[in-house]
Amino acid sequence: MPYDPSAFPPFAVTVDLVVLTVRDHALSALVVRRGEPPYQGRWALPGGFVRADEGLAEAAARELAEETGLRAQQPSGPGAGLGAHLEQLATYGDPQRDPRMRVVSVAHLVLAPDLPAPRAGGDARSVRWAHVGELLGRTADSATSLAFDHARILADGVERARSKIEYSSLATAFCPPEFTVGELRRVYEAVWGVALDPRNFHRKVTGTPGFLVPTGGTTTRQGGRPAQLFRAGGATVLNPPMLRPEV
Amino acid sequence: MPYDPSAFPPFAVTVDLVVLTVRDHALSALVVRRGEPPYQGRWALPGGFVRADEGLAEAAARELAEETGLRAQQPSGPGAGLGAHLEQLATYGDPQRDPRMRVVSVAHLVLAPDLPAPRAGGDARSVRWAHVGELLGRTADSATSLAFDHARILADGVERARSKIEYSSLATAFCPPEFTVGELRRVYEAVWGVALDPRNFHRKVTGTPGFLVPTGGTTTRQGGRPAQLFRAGGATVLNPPMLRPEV
DNA sequence: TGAATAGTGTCTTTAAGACACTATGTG
DNA sequence: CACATAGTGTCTTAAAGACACTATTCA
Repeated sequence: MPYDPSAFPPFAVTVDLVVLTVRDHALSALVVRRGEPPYQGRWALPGGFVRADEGLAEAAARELAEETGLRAQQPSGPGAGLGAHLEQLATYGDPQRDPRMRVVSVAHLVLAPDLPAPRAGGDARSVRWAHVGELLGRTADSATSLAFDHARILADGVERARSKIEYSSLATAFCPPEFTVGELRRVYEAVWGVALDPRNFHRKVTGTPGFLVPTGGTTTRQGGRPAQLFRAGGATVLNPPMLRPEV
Repeated sequence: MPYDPSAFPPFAVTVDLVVLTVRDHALSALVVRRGEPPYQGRWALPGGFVRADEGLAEAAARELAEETGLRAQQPSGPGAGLGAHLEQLATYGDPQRDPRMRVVSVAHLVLAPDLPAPRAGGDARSVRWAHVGELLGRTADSATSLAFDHARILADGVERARSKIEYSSLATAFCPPEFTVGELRRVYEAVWGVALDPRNFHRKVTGTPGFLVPTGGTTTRQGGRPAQLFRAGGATVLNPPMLRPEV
């Protein structure tokens, strides 16, 4: 088959977003309610068409800003500052995944600190945080199960987040700029759904060079003895990794 | 923005393949010579358009068969048997990545045992194995540097393979159906570009339950004392992982 | 005072790193 | 024979698991 650019089947290309955060001790994802068919009234992942002149990560960052006001912090992006972690997740292109036409969706994963209530976009769709446990529960009732193949995409995003905080410092992306060791531990516990030993966890994270940098401040917002505040250090890779306990 | 399926910019969607194998102690990739502009005469990754009615993995498996005759062995595919490991790698969609039009390419990673000489496809393009070290070398001369953004895609695929053999049993995908511990060790050494202690390696792989299953046979094809033959066991995850030595 | 969280230290256990040594084939 | 590769064992070291114990706040 010669490479003939004039004879290709046209596809629609979209980005879908798995936006994760930790709210009240549970891993949660951002979902929007669909206002029109198909799957009208069902919850779905935020997303939209990639424009003709923008890159994939660019489209994902734009959609993220439209839905949440968050500024994406791409690994290599120049705009350093506050914002959420954004990375490509995977691409979904089953011919039947959208009943209307052939759509290939490039899913992206966003890890964000706990935010104020999500703001509805300009199109006034309703938006909310939902615990991933509910969204991925076995009961496939239409009140909670996601539209299209979004349950699969969400599951892949959750699994990516769970495995990536093992060997990277990405768990800090779920934390505010300054946080305590205990707050970071509660992130791991929420994402993995396990309880961790506070003492061994403290030894591990404070003993890993470049992971945490003390800011000098303390806080008592968790109650109990005042805890040191840290910010994320320069290290991105955790070696040896944080071990996820067996279930 | 309402979700209007009639107003989307059309994209071409392709699959590109990073096909890796270990040949004469070096990690090698399959490349094809381009017969037409742009980048005429340059080497590129194999790939092609996704058809209107096929899925992404399906398209990748079809292209792989066309280029090499290999049957893909997808993680969840029903067609168990001999074949190469196939998984999605990442998607590349920079607006400028193809000078002719807007192309989004879903790259796939294939890990294959050392094969007989690749067969040219029906279109008689020339095909060869090249050491990834040469393809990714710093010298950007057009004799070796790849067309389009394929050097970046190849680098991402190599990095995926290097990290994935740490915590999975995927290194066996580079081996024939029956292999020795020494042959498996040479796979790790070629992919990582390091030397491993044969004795500690032997202890590690034979001590990991489900990684290797002895077949009872022995071989002397590597010279020296006859070595036991193994095949890949059912385990897919290595816990604890195989540790990649620091450089 | 009691409850909660923060932080340090100690002992045990797992598994990797660095070897010595033996086994069994080929030229 | 020399030499190559295969395979086992031993000692040391790094780091996780399982705790005990102290520190500092608030109600």
